[in-house]
Amino acid sequence: MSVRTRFAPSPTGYLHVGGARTALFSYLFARKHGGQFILRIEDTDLERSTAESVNAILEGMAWLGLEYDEGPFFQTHHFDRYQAVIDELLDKGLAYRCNCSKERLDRLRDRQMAAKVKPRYDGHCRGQKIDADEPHVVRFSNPIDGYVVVDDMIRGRVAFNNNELDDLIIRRTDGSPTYNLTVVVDDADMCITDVIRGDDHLGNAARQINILKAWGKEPPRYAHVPMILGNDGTRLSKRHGAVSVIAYRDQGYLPEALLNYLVRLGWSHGDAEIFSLDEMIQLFDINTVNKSPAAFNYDKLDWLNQHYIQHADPLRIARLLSPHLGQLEIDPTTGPDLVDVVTAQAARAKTLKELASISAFCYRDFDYYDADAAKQHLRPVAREPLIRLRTAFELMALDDWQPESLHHVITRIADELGLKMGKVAQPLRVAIVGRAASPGIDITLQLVGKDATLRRIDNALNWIATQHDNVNE
RNA sequence: GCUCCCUUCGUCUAGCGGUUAGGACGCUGGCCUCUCACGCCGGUAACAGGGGUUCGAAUCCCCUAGGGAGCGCCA
Repeated sequence: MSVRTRFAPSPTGYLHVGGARTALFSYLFARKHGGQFILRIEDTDLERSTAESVNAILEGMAWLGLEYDEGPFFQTHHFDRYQAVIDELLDKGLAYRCNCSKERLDRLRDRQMAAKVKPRYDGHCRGQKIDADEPHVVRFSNPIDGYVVVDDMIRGRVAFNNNELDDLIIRRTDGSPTYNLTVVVDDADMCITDVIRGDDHLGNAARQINILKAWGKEPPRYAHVPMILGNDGTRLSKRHGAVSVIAYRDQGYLPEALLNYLVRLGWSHGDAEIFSLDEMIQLFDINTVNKSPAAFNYDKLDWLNQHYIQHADPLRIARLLSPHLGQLEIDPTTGPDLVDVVTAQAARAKTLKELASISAFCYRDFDYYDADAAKQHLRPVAREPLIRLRTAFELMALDDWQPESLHHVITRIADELGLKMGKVAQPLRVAIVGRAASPGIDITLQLVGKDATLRRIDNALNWIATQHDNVNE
């Protein structure tokens, strides 16, 4: 039977990084084994499920490039099927009706807690004849002795004593089916061979195996992956920063960087750090995923993102960068070709957002000088070189406004003044960029263009004048 | 409280009875250099603790400690 995996999120929020990782693992496993990857939306909680969440999940999957072969399927479309299975279990005596009151259940629970035993349903209604017309829930008759073994691809063999598991509700009073039932039915109906999910479901695997066996179905293989922790070692949550994958996109992360980061959380292949999606498919092995939870580390994600920004096709980065410039109210058509900007700046930014920020000077005059840079480089001694540069630049033909000739002009003036390159280039850089950091000065000048260069040199000279005229320096 | 799971540098990890405990991020020293960044070279830093088993234990067993998950008419 060919491999079939699924990602089954509940649409009660965005796609978070933990979910994205289990989706990635499921995707890789299916692709590696020539199988199918299925997306199933578990929307049986009518109260909390929203269409917005469904869209957010779909958007996240699409952005990451985790293409599914089937779906999205919605569990709310399968209610008839669930009811039929519940009725079947009822008919075969594998499930029973229960009309225990909330009060009785609460009392039972309190008594069990007081007696220091695990709270669980006591099977009170087993074997009782409860009329289908009176309010009731349906419970699965869990085996009362023996044990269930979850033969997990990550955790190994984990045994649960059946007396730890109780008779779980599979149909609510309102007639709706519950999670463990719907999962079991869909996994069986969709011929899912391998269930890869968060390890908070390990206990559910035991329950689901029991239902599956009672129903006469072969349980799938399981792999329960450890959760992702925040940088402080506690469960990853909103207070740790972005948890929604779309938030990563909006902050300027590349999907391949996030994916690469996520696959290395709990898994490794020798000393390799960089994996393309194809390499992941080829090398990923669910059996070698670590059992222990991993902490999310933004520094490493940043490093990977910078790596990918630097090595990706500049044309693609340019397209992805455009909206980030838009965020800064910059229209990229008003300045140099974005591809040239990307080529010059790619190694200098950890995110597209940062790339946009450090490239804004190519498109518009900055509002103020970096204080330290101006203090160090825009001093009266810079007047002479700046004036000479301005004069030389003004004489240049537009066709000559190229890195090579610009470089010659700067070195010539440095020579004439008997100054080191840095004494000329740095004041110029601060004058036209506003900061002491930018690509090579010749490239920087080319990107900024002749008009803006002359204008900003004038501005810088004025600035020096206003700062220092009153001071006898 | 009960059940289950986890524990190697700050972080992600390699290791699967004999290693100077390796790599990566971060931090840091240097080189390159017109700045920043990239790149390159070097450094810092770990087997949670205690018992066993063994000639020998990060590796196997037990206990303790710490952490996590589950115990819903949520998924």
